Amino acid sequence: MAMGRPREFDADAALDQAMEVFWRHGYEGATIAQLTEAMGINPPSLYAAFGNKEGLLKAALDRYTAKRAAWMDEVLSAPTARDVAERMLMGTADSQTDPDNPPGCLLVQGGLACGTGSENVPFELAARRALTEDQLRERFVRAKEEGDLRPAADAAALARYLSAVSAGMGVMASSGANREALRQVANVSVKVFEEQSAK
Amino acid sequence: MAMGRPREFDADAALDQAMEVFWRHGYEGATIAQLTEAMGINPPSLYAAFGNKEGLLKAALDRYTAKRAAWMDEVLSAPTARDVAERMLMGTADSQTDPDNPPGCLLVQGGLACGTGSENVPFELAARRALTEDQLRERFVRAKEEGDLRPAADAAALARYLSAVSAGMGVMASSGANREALRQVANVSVKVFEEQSAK
DNA sequence: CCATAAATGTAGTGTTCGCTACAGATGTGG
DNA sequence: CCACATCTGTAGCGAACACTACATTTATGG
Repeated sequence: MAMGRPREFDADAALDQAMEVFWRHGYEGATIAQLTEAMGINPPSLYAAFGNKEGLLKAALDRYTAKRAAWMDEVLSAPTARDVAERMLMGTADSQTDPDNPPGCLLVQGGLACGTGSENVPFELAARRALTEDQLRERFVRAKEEGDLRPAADAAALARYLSAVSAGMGVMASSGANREALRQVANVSVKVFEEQSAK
Repeated sequence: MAMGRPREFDADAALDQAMEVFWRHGYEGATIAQLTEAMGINPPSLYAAFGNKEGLLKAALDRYTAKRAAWMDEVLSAPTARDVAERMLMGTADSQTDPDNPPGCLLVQGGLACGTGSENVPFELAARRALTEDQLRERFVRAKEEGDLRPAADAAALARYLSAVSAGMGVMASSGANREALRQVANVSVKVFEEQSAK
């Protein structure tokens, strides 16, 4: 059977542009007009490819997390829990103040509270934040097994703590905190892991 | 001269209702229709009293911080820096999961990234978060003078750290984290201050 | 008791929102 | 080369948005 006219735009390149608009303005603050202009396409192409505005957000979130996956592997491969925390928070400080991206974290400022009809946008972001927290928890469980973290350490609590600190850094970065300020927070936060290490 | 017809609604009670709508839906997610219904007034009364939507937000933020002032005094009056941190974070965990309020913190989920035309809403929230951080920093400077924190401690960094953790807890709470989870984070976070205390 | 001043309720305003109908263009399968 | 399936651009849909004109009501000052 016939296959139809092929798409003229690069979906991944368009998603990168959409991601940046959502990142800078949040889900509700981003308009279809801004998104289509940034993506270089017209509304019908957007809706044909992604369904609707929320579908576009999900696709952009997928791409956001996919791009971070390699970095996250790097983080988790650090030899000790303390080094995992340091890589995680220092990397977060740097990426959230990277001039090539909007400041902060898309998974935080994308939309913590939304209006009627967009209720699952916050859930969508939260679910993806939770994935990182899960990875950290599993890594800290392993650190206990390896005798790196002391037996009394609470892997889940430490993962939650790291997740909270990086989210908090995202809040600060979104309102203009510079890299030095975020690194200060990262340095202070890491100290917790020195106390939790087996001596 | 004549004084005009007096206002029929209680501005503070109306602000409490508006605050909750902004808290739950964010600045952009909250509609004038929702706000006026919650406040029990009609649009002209809202605009006569507060100017516009952003003016209403500012008034609601003023009331939000005013309500927290007494609690903040309580926090700052703790005898040591460690106790300040503990009261601050435990209180934050409790208030952000208080069933009488929407979950999380208005100063975080009110609007980290907004659309064109509302650019100063994030600044407005950030400025008020910074006030708390300033209070904490001054308190930690005092703690150093009192010999409670060791001389090498960085008061500004510790204040920023606490500010980041509480913002991060707000992010978690906004997506449904329960009180126990937040208290776990608070407990872990406080450990930093034990290391920073003069022995 | 009258003139003035301000708040109220009704009923809208113009604009922008997310989204789509439709016609034409561009490819594939037979 | 034709039938078909899908994408593209133009143009615009109904709905919801923040906000307001206006007549009315309710107070105060003289």
